[in-house]
Amino acid sequence: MKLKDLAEHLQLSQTTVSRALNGYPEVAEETRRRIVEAARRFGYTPNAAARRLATGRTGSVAILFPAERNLLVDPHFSDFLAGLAEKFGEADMDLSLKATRKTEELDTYRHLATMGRVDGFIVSSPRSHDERLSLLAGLNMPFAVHGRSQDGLDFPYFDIDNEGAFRQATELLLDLGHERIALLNGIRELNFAQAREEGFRLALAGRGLSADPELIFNGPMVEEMGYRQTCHLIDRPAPPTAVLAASVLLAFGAYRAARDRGLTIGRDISIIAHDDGLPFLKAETLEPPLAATVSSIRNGGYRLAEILLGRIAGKPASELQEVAPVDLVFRPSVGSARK
Amino acid sequence: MKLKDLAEHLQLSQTTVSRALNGYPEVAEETRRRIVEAARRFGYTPNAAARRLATGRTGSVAILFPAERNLLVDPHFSDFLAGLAEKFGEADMDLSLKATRKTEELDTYRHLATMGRVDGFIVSSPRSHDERLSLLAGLNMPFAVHGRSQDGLDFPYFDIDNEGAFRQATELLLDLGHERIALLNGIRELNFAQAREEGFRLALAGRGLSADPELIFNGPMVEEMGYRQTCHLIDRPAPPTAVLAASVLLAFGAYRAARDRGLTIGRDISIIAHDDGLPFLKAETLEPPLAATVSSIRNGGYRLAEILLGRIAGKPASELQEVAPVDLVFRPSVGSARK
DNA sequence: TTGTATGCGTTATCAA
DNA sequence: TTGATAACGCATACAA
Repeated sequence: MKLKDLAEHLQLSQTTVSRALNGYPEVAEETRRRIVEAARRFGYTPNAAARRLATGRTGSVAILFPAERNLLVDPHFSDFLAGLAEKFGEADMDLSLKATRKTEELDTYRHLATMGRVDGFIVSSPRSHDERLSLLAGLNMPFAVHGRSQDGLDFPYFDIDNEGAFRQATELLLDLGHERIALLNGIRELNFAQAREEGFRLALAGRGLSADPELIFNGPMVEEMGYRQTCHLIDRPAPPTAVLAASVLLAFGAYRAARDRGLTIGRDISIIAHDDGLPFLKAETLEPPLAATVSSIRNGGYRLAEILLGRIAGKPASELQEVAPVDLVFRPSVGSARK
Repeated sequence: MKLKDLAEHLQLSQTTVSRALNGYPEVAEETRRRIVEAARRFGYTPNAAARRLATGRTGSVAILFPAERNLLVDPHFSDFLAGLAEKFGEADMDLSLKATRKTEELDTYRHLATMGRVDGFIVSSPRSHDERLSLLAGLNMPFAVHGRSQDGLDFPYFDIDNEGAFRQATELLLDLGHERIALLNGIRELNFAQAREEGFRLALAGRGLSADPELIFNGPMVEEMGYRQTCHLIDRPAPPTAVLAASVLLAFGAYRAARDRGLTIGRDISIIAHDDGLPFLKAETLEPPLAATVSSIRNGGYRLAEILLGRIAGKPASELQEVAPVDLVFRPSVGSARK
């Protein structure tokens, strides 16, 4: 059943029927009622392709991810994706998932944009200097970024206060008397990792200390990495008394390392992490409960979807930039530095 | 730039240009050359919505997943998704990810289908009796299933030989003298879990044994579950001498339990699992290396995408049904039963 | 081998 | 408040 059929059945023009169904104001209430009723009765649904062609809007957004380094196995990414899918589902928009080789990534953005296959893009894991952002800005394509960059571009984004979070966490450790503090961080190129390191450094500088490069690690945020790096740290001549981890997964590995080495967490070594709220690995249920700066990455996906929708609806970038504050939750995995 | 502009520039009709670009045979080679060259030079790309409307094909497929139970955190699902995304990307098709509440799931299928927003669906994790399948068959919508059901419907699918795999693995254990064998399985409602249990039972029956219901567990395939269930098993009066796990994640938990209880894996207790080829958790690098039936779930996603594309292209279901055999790889996590 | 004309199912413009 | 009609940009049946 198409619009024409419905209109003929109702003895009305397509125009009127279309207007009634799309909620335009200039339709008599009685008429609208009849139309809506009939549409429901016949199970009429507008054809998506036709509507797209007529309106110029596709009702779909895309997110690209590198095919090689399988980002989908990263629970942070997956959970973020879940947040996106939830909001876009509510808005009845399609979220299209694109695996692309690194070398073809920019071409894929161009391809999808010039074919008019999407209304916008979600960009995740921005690097400090990220060519995707200038490309999309140049293509005049709506996009929204999960995080920020340092390219000086003005674009819609959702980010958390990574610098503030890590400054706070570091200050807590300093207040407890820790001075040799290690940082287990994400991959160096990613902007959020740099922001976190910056927060770490600022806190130290505030006490007249400076970061020891040998206590800073960058790498994938997986358990294995947390384990290996923490073992390495503990085996040093002067091991750190506290570890600050960029993810609960890393902290989980650090817990394993500490246990292996016979250290009591919270007493012999303090551990604190940033908690993205991964549903299967909760900071509060570790043993001992893990102190953390918390912020749900899934919720971040949800909010970023709203932001992209706002952008597509024409809002200016300046109204679509959000930095969520991060709370610090104290738990027994941190204690005062041992003398 | 649109088709019309390009045609005018070339002094040709839209028809000819369209035909040349879409690879129709009835175009003079010389003409085609000119057209292709000009298209490239002007960066012409056909508009997706217009093409959709004209051809009736959307160039997009969807996969739905339950919003509550966040399936995206399941690495099996994510890896499967990666395989899908790879193949659909190659075919330049959009893979649309839909989070939907369980109660609205069937409505969402209907909604997307009647709006003509997709050319087909990927259905994952079928239950033994699954109403999604009959719904989609009734809607006359192409779909392809990751696994099978027991509804007696004829549809395209990709599955692995779950029954055969678990029969083989069980037989191996029996050959090594094990008689009290535990099964750590997935959720009971899912068809693949039933097939695995069936294989397990068949192997036992072949030796005149029957499965002990107290040694069969169903639940989510996560490390925690493997750990808890194996602890429980070991603490029994007559603990099993071997454990058969439906996933390396479960086996990983079983390893932890065995270590906690001071058992040596491969000697005091044998462990074997099905290995979906998750990239971050390899059976061969566990300590000791884990014996397993192997089959890449990511590759399954890739194959299933091909199958759905075949269905959309009009192939009959009977040509699109594939059951991949599963190899058994022997490794030191299994040994002969202790007397 | 090329071109003409029409259809695809909406939404948007303009007039009544 | 409603309706006729023109886009939207492409593909394709039919004609030449």
